Amino acid sequence: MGRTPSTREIPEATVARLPVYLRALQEVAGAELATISSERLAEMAGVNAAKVRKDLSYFGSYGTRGVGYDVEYLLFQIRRELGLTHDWPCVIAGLGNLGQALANYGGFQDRGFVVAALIDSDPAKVGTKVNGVVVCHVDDLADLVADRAISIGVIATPGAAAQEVADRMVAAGITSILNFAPTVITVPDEVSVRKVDLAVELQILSFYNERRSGQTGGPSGLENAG
Amino acid sequence: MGRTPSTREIPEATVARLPVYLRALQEVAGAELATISSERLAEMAGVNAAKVRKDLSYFGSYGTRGVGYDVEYLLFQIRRELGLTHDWPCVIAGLGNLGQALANYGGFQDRGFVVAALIDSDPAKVGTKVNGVVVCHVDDLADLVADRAISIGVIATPGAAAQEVADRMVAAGITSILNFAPTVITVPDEVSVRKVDLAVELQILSFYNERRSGQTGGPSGLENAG
DNA sequence: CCGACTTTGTGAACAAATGAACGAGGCCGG
DNA sequence: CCGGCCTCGTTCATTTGTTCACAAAGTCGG
Repeated sequence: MGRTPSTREIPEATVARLPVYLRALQEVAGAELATISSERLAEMAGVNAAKVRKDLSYFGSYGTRGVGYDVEYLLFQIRRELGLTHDWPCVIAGLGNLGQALANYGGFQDRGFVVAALIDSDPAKVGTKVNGVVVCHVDDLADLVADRAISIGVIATPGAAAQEVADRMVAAGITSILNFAPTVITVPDEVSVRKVDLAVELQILSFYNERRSGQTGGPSGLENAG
Repeated sequence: MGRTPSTREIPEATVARLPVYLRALQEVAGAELATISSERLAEMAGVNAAKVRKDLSYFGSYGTRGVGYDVEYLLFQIRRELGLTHDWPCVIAGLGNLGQALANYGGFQDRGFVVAALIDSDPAKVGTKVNGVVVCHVDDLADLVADRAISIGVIATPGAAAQEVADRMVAAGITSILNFAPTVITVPDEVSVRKVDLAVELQILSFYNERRSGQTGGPSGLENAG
């Protein structure tokens, strides 16, 4: 058991919002006053103020009544809670369009996620470099993961290959997977998976769009659904 | 009011799952039997069977008891429900790493989302072609949207530019926005926004990862959280 | 035509998440 | 030191979403 007060169960919905608060706080850090109210933070994060207060209360974070939250302290708390006090080495599998874009994307490194390895099954790609990192063959996955203490895997392969890559990642000891392939992958319970599917997002938008044009006069759609 | 039985309010959570069902159905279409059970569909979509049945029941879709759902008919229903009976022209704003990858990504066109226009604010990029489409200046946005009947905008700019681009899109008449920029954007109520943030996803994974390693013996994380 | 077997559709219990409301606790001006 | 003011932390009612469990409705073999 950790020594932190954070052992209390934190709701999934709250966890998903912490990164958003984090970003907002980073934006005001230094520049503005040293404290921020739940109201202001809520506005920046695009949520309700009561929600912010409740979310933050889960890990016993002290704001000061009448004043607000100390920005620096809150930043520290959220970072600690999210496990961002150290870097996370990641491996990206599949260096097609998307994989390469991800490998080149600065926003990763910025936020403590280091591209520690790249893998692909195409021999033509193996040995080339992307953003300074050598592409290895998928067979070397296990070694790479062990050597470089990688715990996060990003799947950017075509759908057909996703499950196999996921299996290999799990076998290699990876515990968290971010899946961009347009397929549902199955993993053991103790592995976390999150899925990002561009086409799905567009189709959801399409639904509300269609509704709008269909029902004359009845607007309203959805708000920032993350 | 439409003539379909689908005017009943469909829960947001259900809408978000329809594209997943759609994909699963496309996979079995033709190849296997002409019908599919809720159980099988649930397995493919990575959800609970009861959920599938309830979801499908919202738009009065007829399965046949004792048999299952007719794959082709269900495909048609879901497509219609999602407004995928016609193509949707989209505009992508911001042709950095991610924007270019998106423009080149086949999975879009495949599913009825046509990249009808590309825009950027960098004069050096204007006039070049990406995947056969000419990059235009952001000032031409309004004209492009009007000319090409664009209703979906994709923001792939740096965070700092996102809000302004969103404002311009809204002004130009776009009603749905997919936001990849790491910023919360504010739009009028009648515009739908969905946000995809890679760093946020990784940070969520990081949270559960940290938890796992922190609490010896207490595994469990989250399942395919969409 | 009947009875066994499947699988849907849905009512109801349960769980999670939200948002409003308000008391408690702390600052500040006088 | 005190009263007014601000903002957090928490409680509660409501809404939304999930899951179970079972009757209804259909198929199929004989």
